[in-house]
Amino acid sequence: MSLDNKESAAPAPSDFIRDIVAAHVAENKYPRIHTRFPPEPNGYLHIGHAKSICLNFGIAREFGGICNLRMDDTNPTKEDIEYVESIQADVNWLISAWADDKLGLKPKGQTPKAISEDGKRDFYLPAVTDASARSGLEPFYASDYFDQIYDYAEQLIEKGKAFVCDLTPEQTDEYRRNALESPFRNRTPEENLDLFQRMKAGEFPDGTRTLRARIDVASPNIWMRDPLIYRIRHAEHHHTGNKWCIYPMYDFAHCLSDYLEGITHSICTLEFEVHRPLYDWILESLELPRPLPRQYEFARLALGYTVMSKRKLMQLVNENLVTGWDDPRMPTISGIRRRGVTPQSLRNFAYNIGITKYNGLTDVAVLEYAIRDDLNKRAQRRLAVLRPIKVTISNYPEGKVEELDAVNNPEDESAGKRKIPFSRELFIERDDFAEVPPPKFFRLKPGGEVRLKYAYIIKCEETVKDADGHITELRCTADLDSKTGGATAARKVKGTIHWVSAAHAVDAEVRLYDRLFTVPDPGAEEDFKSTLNPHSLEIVTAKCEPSLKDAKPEERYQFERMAYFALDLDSRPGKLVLNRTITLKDTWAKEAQKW
RNA sequence: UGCCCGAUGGUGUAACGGUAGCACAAGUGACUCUGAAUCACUUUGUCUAGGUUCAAAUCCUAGUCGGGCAGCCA
Repeated sequence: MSLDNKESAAPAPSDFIRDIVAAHVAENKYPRIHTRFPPEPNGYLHIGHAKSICLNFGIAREFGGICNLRMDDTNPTKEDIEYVESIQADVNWLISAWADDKLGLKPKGQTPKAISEDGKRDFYLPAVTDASARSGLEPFYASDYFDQIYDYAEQLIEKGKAFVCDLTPEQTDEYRRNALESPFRNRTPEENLDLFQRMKAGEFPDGTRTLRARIDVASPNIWMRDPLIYRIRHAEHHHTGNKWCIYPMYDFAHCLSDYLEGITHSICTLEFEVHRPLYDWILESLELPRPLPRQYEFARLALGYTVMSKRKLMQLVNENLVTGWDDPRMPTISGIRRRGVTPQSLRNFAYNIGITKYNGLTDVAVLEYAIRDDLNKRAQRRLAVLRPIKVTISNYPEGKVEELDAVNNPEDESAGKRKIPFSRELFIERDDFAEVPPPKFFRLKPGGEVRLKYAYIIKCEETVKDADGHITELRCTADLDSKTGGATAARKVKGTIHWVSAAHAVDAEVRLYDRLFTVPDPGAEEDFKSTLNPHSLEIVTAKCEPSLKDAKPEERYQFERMAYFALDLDSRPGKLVLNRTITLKDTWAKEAQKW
C-alpha cells in the first residue's frame, strides 16, 4: 500500500518541456493538454521508449490531459502485427495503476469524422479514456487516416504546394543535394491531381513517381528542399490490407495525425529537430481551422552497457545471441519485465534521469538503484543457497526438525512471518566458507563461529575433502542455547549467513543474469557483438527453503544476502524457474577484490 | 562541407542575472541475526577567451569540443 507513496509524494517533475506545458496551461492556450506516444510497429519497445512513455503520460497525468497511443504505421514493408500487439502489452504494463486513466484510445474501426468550421474542410478523431470500455477500444493508427491524409495531399496540390515528380530515386537525391529544382516542379494542379489519382489507382510501379511538397529547393535545411510526402509501394499493410499502393511519408503523416487527434504537444527525440520547420509548414500551408499541434524535442536515452537501436536489438534476436525480444538480458520492456523489474521502478528511473536536450550516457547504476530501491520495499525474503556446500551439525540430534520463525520483509511488518525447518544436515553457500580466509572475512572458517540466520551459532570443527582435495562437507557444532530467543542468543558473532535444511530443500533452476555487454558503450564499437558478455547468463540449481514451492508469478523475492528474484514464465508446477533480477549491493565483493 | 542542436563534479541533472544544489557512483564511520537496508560525514563541477553588469553557470561575441540531419525509414 505504501509502495506508491514515494511516487505520489514526490514533487512533480520539472523540465524544459513541462515548463512549456505549464506556461500553456497558465495562459489557457488549449482547452486540454493532449500528448501522444507514437511508436512504429517495427520492433519491440525498449527502455528508451519507456522514458518517452513516462514523459508523455506523465504530462497528461500532471496537467489533467490525455495521452494517445498511436501506431505510426506508414511503412507497410517494415511493420508487423506482432509488434502492434507487443507494444500495447508493454505500454499497458508500464502505465498500469499509474496513468491507465490517461490512455487515449478510440472505438474499434473508427476513423476521423469530417467536420466543417467556417465552411472549411476538416477532420477530427477524439480520444476515449474509459478504461472500463477497454475491450471495445483500440489504439490509434496513422494508417486509419490514409483517406484524410490523401485528401490533405490533394488540397496541397490544389494550392500549388505539391507536385508529382517523375525523377528516379537517384536523380531525386542528386537534385536535392545540389539544390536543383525538379523539372516536374511546375506542372499544373490539374496535371498533378490527375497523376496523383493515377498513382493511387495503381497505374505506376514502385519508385517511378512521388508526390513532393513544393517549398524551397535552395533551403539550407534539406528537409525543406521539396521533400517527398508520398511514395508508391505496392505492398500489403498489416492494418489496411491491400487498400493502398501509395503511402504517406513520416513527415506528412505525422503532423497531420497529431492534428487529427487534437494533439497539443507533439514530443519526439532530437533527431527530428530539423524536421520541425516541415512539420509546421505542412500544417500552416493547409490553413487548418483548429489550433495546431507543436513539436518539442528531447534527448533519447542512452544507457551504459547496452545497445538501444532497434536494428542492433533485432540482430541479437535474429542471430540467436539472446533467446528472443523478451530475453531478460534485453533492454526491451518485455525483457525487463520478464527479468522481474516492476513498472514502478522503471517509472522512478525515468523520473530520476530527467529530460534535457543533452545527449549523454546514463550510468546503469541509476537503473540498478531504482530497481533495488523498489524491490527492497516489496520483496519477500527467502533463504536459498545458490552454490551449496553441505554442513553437518554433529551435536544436533539426527531426525530432529525445528520450525523456526522467519521475517518475510523487515521493511514491511504487515508482510508477516513464516516457518522454516532446521535439521542436522544443511546447505550453506560455498562462498560463505573459506579454508584460508582473507582479512576481514566475517563468515565461516576452520575453528571460527558464524550465526545461522534465525537459528544457531555454529563453529566449524572439521573439513571433509574428496580425493582431489576439494571440500565436500563441513562438520560443525552448534551452540544449542544460541537459537533466536535462547540463553546465549545475544552473543556477538561477526557474521550471519543463510542456510537451507538439506532434507527439506526444494530445487530450483535459477538463471543468473548479468549485463549483456562488457563495455559501457557497445554501440560505439566497430563490432558491438564482439563485446557481448560471455557470462551474461549462468544457470545453477539452487537449494531453496520449502516455502518457495508456492512462489507466485506476481511476487518478488529476495534470497537473503544474495539477490532479488522473480518467477520466470518457463516455471511450471514441480519445476521452479527463477530469474535473478538484480544482485544485492555487495560491499564485501569490493573489499575481497583488494586481496 | 552545409544546416540545426548542445556543453554544470566520475555519471545524470537543478539553479530562469543574486549563497552552484540534488540523485547515482566513490570514500569514511555508526548500526546490523542480510557485508543488504538505514543513518552520519567526506571527496569531486560551471568547455575556452573576450564583452555587458554592482553582480554571469545564466545575457552577447568568437572559438573549442560533442551530437544530429543530408532514405522513396521513422
